[in-house]
Amino acid sequence: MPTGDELVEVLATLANPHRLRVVAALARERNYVSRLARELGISRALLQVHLRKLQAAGLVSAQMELSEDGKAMKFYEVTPFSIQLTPEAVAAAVLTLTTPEIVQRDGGEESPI
Amino acid sequence: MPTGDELVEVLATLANPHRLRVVAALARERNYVSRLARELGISRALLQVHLRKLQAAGLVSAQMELSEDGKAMKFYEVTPFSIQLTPEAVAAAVLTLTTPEIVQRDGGEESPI
DNA sequence: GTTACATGCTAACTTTTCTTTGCAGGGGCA
DNA sequence: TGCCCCTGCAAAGAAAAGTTAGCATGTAAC
Repeated sequence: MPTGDELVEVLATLANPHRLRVVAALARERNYVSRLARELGISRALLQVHLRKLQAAGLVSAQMELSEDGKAMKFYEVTPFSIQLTPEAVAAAVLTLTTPEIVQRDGGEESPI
Repeated sequence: MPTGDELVEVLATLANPHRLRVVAALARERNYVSRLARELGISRALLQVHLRKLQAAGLVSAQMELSEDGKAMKFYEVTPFSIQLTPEAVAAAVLTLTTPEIVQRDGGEESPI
């Protein structure tokens, strides 16, 4: 189970139509950047940004490979993941959130600025 | 199961520490706005914005109630939800995504602007 | 050499989201 | 009446995210 911060990152990463489509496409088959961009109908630059974010969240992985004709190609594939979203799971994740401002309360006093 | 757009909305809504805490707090007990704001250590105005977003995503519900001393209080509570996040689920959700750009047109009406 | 296809990066702009600040009304109670 | 607690909303500024455009590199083929 992911920590609170990791959960936020994963959710933020998946909360985007482009990245959702990337995950869906890579779930069907691994692919390299240029081809994936053509299939999705978006620019390569844009796709690369989204791929970087997906990789940062641990949702996809990449490896460089050389094609038969010697071209360097970067193949991406999905990292298997399974996250159950329920109010209880959220409550559990919140406990591991690193938040500069709020801590546990029980005294009922007001919070300092 | 939510549509692709609904999934994006739910994920975007939950991808925020404040809202995650709100869900966690309401999962423990229903609460009214002012008290919840005090417990979370955030301003009422900020909390209201997040509550509105949570409600728009269908994650919480609200009902106005009158306290014993006649004050109007808005109680919020979590809507039970359960979303399984896997590459396959994402692939399924993508099929129902409405995309402004890839929309199929047949030349019936003209588009404004 | 030129064309085609692969990679990468970043600066700059646009858009969206987040947060604060300020104002509004209503009720209870000393 | 003045004070405290409850609600609500919107403008405006600050911060983050999304997107485009441009340039640079390398290999293969004509």
